[in-house]
This record gives sequence, C-alpha cells and structure tokens, in this order.
Amino acid sequence: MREPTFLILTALARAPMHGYGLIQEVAELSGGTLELRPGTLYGALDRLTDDGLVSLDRQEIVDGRARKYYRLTDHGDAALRVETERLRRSVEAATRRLALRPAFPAGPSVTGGPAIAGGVA
Amino acid sequence: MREPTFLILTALARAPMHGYGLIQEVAELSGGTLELRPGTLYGALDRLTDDGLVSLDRQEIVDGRARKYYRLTDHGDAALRVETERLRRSVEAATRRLALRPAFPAGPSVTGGPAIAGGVA
DNA sequence: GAAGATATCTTCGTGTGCGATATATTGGCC
DNA sequence: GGCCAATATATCGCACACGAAGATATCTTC
Repeated sequence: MREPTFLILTALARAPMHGYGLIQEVAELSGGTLELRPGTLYGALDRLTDDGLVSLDRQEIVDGRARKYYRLTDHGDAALRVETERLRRSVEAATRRLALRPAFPAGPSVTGGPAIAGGVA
Repeated sequence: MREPTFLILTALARAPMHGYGLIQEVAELSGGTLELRPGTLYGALDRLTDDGLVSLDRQEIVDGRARKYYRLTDHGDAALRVETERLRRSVEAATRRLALRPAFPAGPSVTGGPAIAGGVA
C-alpha cells in the first residue's frame, strides 16, 4: 500500500466522504505535500472497493450533481490498523538511526567530511 | 519513495553496507514482513546512486568475493529525514482517526479500553 | 566433484500512481 | 447570453518502482 492509498483510507476513517472531498482532505492530511489527482483517486477507490476495504456508502444529489460517498469497511479498518503499525515501526527505526548521525551542522557549505561515524551495534 | 527504498536508506543510515547485508538488514528492520529481492535491491541502488542519495563507499574482496559497500550521502541523509517526517505525520493522522473509531466491538471483548491513546497533537 | 551458501547483477512483467483528458452542472462575470 | 472557473466524476495511457526468476561466480562442506 502506497501513500495516496493510505491517506485515502485515513481520510475515510473519520467519516464517509465523496471523491472531491477526499482530494481536499488528503491534501490537508499531508500538509499540502500530496495532491491527489482524479486518476489516482478513482483508480484507488475502484481497487479498494474490489478488495473490500472501502464500499459505497450512499449516493446523494446535491445541486443536481451526483455525489458518491465512500465508507471504510471493517476490513478496511483492520487493514489500515495493520498498515499504520508497519509504518510506525519503519518511522521509529529510521528515527533511531538518524539520531545516531551527526545531524548536519547546517550551513550551506557541505563541509567535506563524510562524517559517517563508527560502527554502532 | 516506497517502503523498500525507505528501508534501504534507513539501513544505510547506521553504517555503509553491501547488497547482501542490506537484504538481511531490511528483513530485520521490517520484522520479517519485507524480504528484499535482488531485483528490487540493485534496481533501487542504481536509482539512488543516480539521484545522489547513495554512493559507492568502497569495494572489498572478502574471501575472493567482491563486496560493494554503499553509503548514505549527505543528500540521502537529508532525503531520509524529510521522508521520515512525512511518514510520521501520516502515521499520527491515521492513529488519531483510528482512535476515534469504536475499535471493533468484536466478541471476546478486549477488556475495557482501546488503550491506543498516546499524545495527540 | 557436486551441493549449498554467499554475493552481485540482469531481464522481464505487473501493479500503482500520476498526468492528461473528457463529461456535466452550477455560479460568477462581462 | 455566452464564457470561464469551480465542483465533481470518470477513463486512458504512461512511467516507475517493485517482484519473480534466473545467470554468474566463489567459497565451504561433504
């Protein structure tokens, strides 16, 4: 599961949403770093629906425009929990190892030194 | 950046490693859930080298077998930090929203609280 | 000398995400 | 009244990362 898919599930974890709302919600969740394109969104929704992680909640007509609300299924809820824990472990591992490194003396100059530090167990 | 790539950079954050060592290290980092295949590994190393995130540290001959050690560059260090924070934000968002859901009433009752909690931002 | 582990690397196929594009309706603007 | 932007859904093709499988080579063990 990649980031767009993960964030779609995350967005749906709070409440059912329709496609366009998901685009905005995911942008917010990612701090603006990820702009969901229609091709990504609807492709993901189809895939997730096939996999049973998401299902069509209801269909409304708002101002003459059809709105399809998608909902996280129990299966999707479980998958999101599993994936979240996987990611959490990765993030923790990376954080731990980055902390051992001499975190960049800042400055625009790269200052030659490889500065790799010795073998830590 | 996807998970295999992320974990390769994470593995290299501690110390330079050679390909085969990375396969084992990434398996350990992921708790055995991700087994890096040679195609994934060497493809990623080539790509990361082209992008300047990783570079060839040294080449040793151990027991007659060539070993190429790869090293995280400053650029790679920075990229890993950025990516780690991105992931951390995603994980926190998902955790927060999952905590709001009635975490599976399920049968055998999980005793009292969801107990997921943690510091919500 | 054959078998298995170590170690690197290539080729090929596929799934996912993304860009571009199409369609339709509403509302604002000139 | 016509045009454009925004809202909203949907499809197509491409690129890229990944994964499976196999080729190559050396060392160790039997």
